[in-house]
Amino acid sequence: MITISDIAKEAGVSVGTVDRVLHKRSGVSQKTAEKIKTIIKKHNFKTNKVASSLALNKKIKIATLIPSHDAENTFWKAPFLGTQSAQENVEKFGVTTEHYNFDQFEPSSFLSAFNNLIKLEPDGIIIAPIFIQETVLICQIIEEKNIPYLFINIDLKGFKNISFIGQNAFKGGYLAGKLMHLCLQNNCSVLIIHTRLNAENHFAISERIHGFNDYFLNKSISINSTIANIIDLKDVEQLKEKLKTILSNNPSINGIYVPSSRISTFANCISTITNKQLALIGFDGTDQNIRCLNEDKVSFLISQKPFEQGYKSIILMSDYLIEKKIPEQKIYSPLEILTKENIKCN
Amino acid sequence: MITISDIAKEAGVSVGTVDRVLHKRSGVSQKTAEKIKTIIKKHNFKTNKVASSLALNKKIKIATLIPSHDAENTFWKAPFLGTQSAQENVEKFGVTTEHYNFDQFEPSSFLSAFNNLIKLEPDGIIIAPIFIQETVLICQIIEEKNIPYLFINIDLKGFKNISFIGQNAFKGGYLAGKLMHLCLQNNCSVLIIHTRLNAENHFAISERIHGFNDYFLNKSISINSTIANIIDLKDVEQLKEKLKTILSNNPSINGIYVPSSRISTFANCISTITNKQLALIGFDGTDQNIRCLNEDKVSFLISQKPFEQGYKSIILMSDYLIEKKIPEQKIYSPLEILTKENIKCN
DNA sequence: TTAGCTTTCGTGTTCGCACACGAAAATAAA
DNA sequence: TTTATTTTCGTGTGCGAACACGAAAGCTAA
Repeated sequence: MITISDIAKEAGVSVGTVDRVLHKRSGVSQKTAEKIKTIIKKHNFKTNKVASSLALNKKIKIATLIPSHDAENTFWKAPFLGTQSAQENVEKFGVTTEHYNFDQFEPSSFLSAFNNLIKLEPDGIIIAPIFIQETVLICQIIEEKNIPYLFINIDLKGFKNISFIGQNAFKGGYLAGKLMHLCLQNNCSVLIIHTRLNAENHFAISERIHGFNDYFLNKSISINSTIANIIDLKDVEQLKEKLKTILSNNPSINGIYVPSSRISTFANCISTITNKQLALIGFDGTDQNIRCLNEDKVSFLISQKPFEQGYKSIILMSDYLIEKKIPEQKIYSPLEILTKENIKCN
Repeated sequence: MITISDIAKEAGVSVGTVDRVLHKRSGVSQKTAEKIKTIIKKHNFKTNKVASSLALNKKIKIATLIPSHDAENTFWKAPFLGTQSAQENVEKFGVTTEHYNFDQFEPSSFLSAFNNLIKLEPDGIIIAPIFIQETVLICQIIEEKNIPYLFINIDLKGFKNISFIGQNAFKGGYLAGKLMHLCLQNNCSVLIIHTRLNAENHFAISERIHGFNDYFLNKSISINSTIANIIDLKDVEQLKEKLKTILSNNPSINGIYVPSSRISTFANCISTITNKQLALIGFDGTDQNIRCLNEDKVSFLISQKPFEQGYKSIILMSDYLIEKKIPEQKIYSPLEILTKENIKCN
């Protein structure tokens, strides 16, 4: 492997001069700079990252601002684990991460977590922008401080985030449509349950409904759909009553589509109130959802590889901070189809 | 971040002594060794990988022995690209890779590629053990030389490979059964096409057929299956004739299952000889297969993330060689379901 | 021609670790 | 006690790159 001093020797200069050219610093005459550049190109020389990061000896701090997870809301566990795993890979290069969590139903917790975060003076921030207005506020502060930030999982428009990592919600819905069609063939009567847990998540969820309907429109397949808005998911008994009413009022329903990550909540209710074989399709491979797949309560889940989202976010940010590598504007996670027969391997 | 010299200072010794303890080298009295060990534990000290790899400055050579790919046989392209991508990540640590390819239908090319490979004196080898007998031969030589090796994609038993990376063929077949059932509902009449390209690949393919049948057995679903052995895939016209004959002799057939990566070959024939809507299910997301998905000639593909297989094989091997990290015996790739609606995102 | 200034470049030190070499201390043999 | 031998440990150098510092060369103006 060729080194800086090899280049220097060949150019008849010292390592310092080569170094100046490599870092585009001033103090090198045009002539020698050109000479060195051609030699670098000729050998396709690249600086040794290991030595470089050792010499720089710089500490980079990346902060994450994502929702906390608990027994009930498990979705954000996987992205968190992903960031941790990535952390282990980049700590060699002097990158440390700090995690700031907030309650995904409480905008004020988002702000207070951010206030703690910003005290750390991080070099880069990874944000799950659950709340639009609050995100506007904090991004103003972040931009003033010239700190790069990227969005994970939720794709808010009109921001100067260096990248977005997450799923294409419309396509996810479209795929859900296909799977539902496959399950029910040409006799689709679907209940779509809109769990508007917080208003800002609305965009992704309505995109998933859009995509779902678009599939049937596109294929000219007739579908009978009923939309239910259910906000309170905590009171199980009440939930059962609601579902029972809906199902008895609409006896033709043979499929349920939940365009959020909470299908398990409904699946567990359904199994106690009817014996009818319903096709249930939802999103995200949370532990509860996977359990429902295993128990045949849910037919398909569409997952977005949340672990990888967390992992990539750290890698992208540290590449950006260390090597100034500009990431792609949007990085879409795959639409992973989960069903009982393939979950154990995924 | 705490360093060796911090530890040394606290223990009242020199860095050399700490270094000896870290590397379990002799020449340290029991007493001081214990003292140093407790201090290391107390601070949860770990050596800085970057500095370490810089100081070691050792060159590790990993060789791969996998089939070549061409316009017709594209499966092995993805694992190859995976190894290349991984190479970029580990070259910082002085790891270089060399690729040796062979003709997957020609055992002798496997041996001659190996003969070239072994001259390199690699520190680790990644093998796609397509040919059993020849693999026995070369692994004897490799083991004599005490070089670690791992198998990719094909899980041969009775070897001392440090790991296997690939798919669980039986489960893949089982999943294919479910998908076929989903497509055809309770009226399954399936043509299973056995493309015995080489005898040794037989195991994985028969496992896939096993798994497929097992699904229907397990669910007590009746299925009418016809098995065809087709060896020559080059003569398209002849192929069409064969298929035409089979289909007209078995007019009930409404699905075709190809437990190899060559479903596109059949899909392209089928579309020219019948207008009947058939459900085609196969394996592996090669370019040709993906094209068939896009053109609605194939319903589902089950992929095994071949890129990741290649990627992981290099990472595992270099972790093993650098850090002596013992990998898991078997690393199963996920059973990825590909269909028209999710390929663009995957 | 020389002092003063700018441009251009080389040297030396640092990052944290690995390891060779040799010195000091401890022990054994005389 | 002295010498020989082993055990135990400290020092110095190098890995490749980054950068501060200062030296040499080139230039301008008196």
